[in-house]
Amino acid sequence: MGISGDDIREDLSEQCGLPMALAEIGEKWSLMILRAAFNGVRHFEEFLSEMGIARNILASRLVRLTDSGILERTPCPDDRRRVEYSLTQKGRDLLPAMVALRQWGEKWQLGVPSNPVLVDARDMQPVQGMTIRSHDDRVLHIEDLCWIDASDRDIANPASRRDLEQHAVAETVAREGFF
Amino acid sequence: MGISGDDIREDLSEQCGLPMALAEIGEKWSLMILRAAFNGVRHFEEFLSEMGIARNILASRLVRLTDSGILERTPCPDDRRRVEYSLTQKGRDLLPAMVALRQWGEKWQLGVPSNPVLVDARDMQPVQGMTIRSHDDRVLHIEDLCWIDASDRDIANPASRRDLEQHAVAETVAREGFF
DNA sequence: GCAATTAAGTTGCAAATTGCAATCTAAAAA
DNA sequence: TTTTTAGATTGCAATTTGCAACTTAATTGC
Repeated sequence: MGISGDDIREDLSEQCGLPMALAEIGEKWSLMILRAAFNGVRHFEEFLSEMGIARNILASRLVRLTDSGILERTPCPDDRRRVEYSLTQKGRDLLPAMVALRQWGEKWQLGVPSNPVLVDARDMQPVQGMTIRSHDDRVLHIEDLCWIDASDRDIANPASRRDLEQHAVAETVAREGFF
Repeated sequence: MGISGDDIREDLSEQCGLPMALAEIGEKWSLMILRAAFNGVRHFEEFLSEMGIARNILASRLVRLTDSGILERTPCPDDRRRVEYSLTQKGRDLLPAMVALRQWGEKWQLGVPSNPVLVDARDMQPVQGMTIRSHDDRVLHIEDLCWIDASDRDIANPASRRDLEQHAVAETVAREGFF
């Protein structure tokens, strides 16, 4: 009647940020709406004309995105018909993921850099390709990575560095997996 | 009868890697399948039991992902019933985007780091949060960024640094947008 | 003040996508 | 030679998406 062992295991396996993220922004149009929001689009009719989305779908997505705190809905004080949708910090925090996706699309589908080009405002040079970095700032490639269990880290944490390494290596051998 | 001016404008506005990327991996389950592939899942029945996906949907997604060169389909030589699906370089290249999404989910939904933890194999320390970097490796935040038109860059490129900056600043003022 | 317009939705219904259960084919195991 | 396994395909139900018309409230033009 309650939660079975399998259910708990299922829940734990979903203790990963990726499925969580997809649950909030994985529907059709959600990321395109956020892209428009990053582009300074703020109003319903403006989203509607900039992208090829249907009215009812846009309305439902805007509700979902504001409900999950990614967009903020503010009625305009000067014109009370209008509503302003703007990115919250949670929404703005999606920029690295969106830039990484865009760069992937540029590299593998477009073949050339997208237009406009994302540049550093200080010197107008294009930003780097998104990379995974170590704590001491080295660029890590897929073969430099491995995954260890959080509880193993917790156990090993106050212990000596040798212990930690032994532990982690054993764990690494055990799972070739990732997320 | 041919392509109208509006069609061309439409096409140019879609000259962005993000819509392109979403066209290939934006459907429901696609990123979850790739996550499983990163986890070492290779076979049909294995995908089926690891995730809660329906057989026909899995079959159709595997076709789409192999057609777009993200997965590779190899019949096993030893057991000719079995088929191995593995990530191509194009597929492995999605890792930064997926890690960025996962970190966003950890920060804003989960509240704690996901398990297992992604670490540098050299010292077993967790990787950094994904950031956007300048060409000279500074971490850039949203307010440090701007977008300039590729053709403007091309024109300004062989010219002096002062020209480039003037040009770019003018462009920046013109558009507050991003992608 | 009153008709026309605008902004942001809502509603009804058609089309496409997803999900489930049963079936199919070829190959391997018992 | 029956049974099992792996990778699908098929038919049908449920959900999601898309389109067009309608609604409501506020603003503008006259």
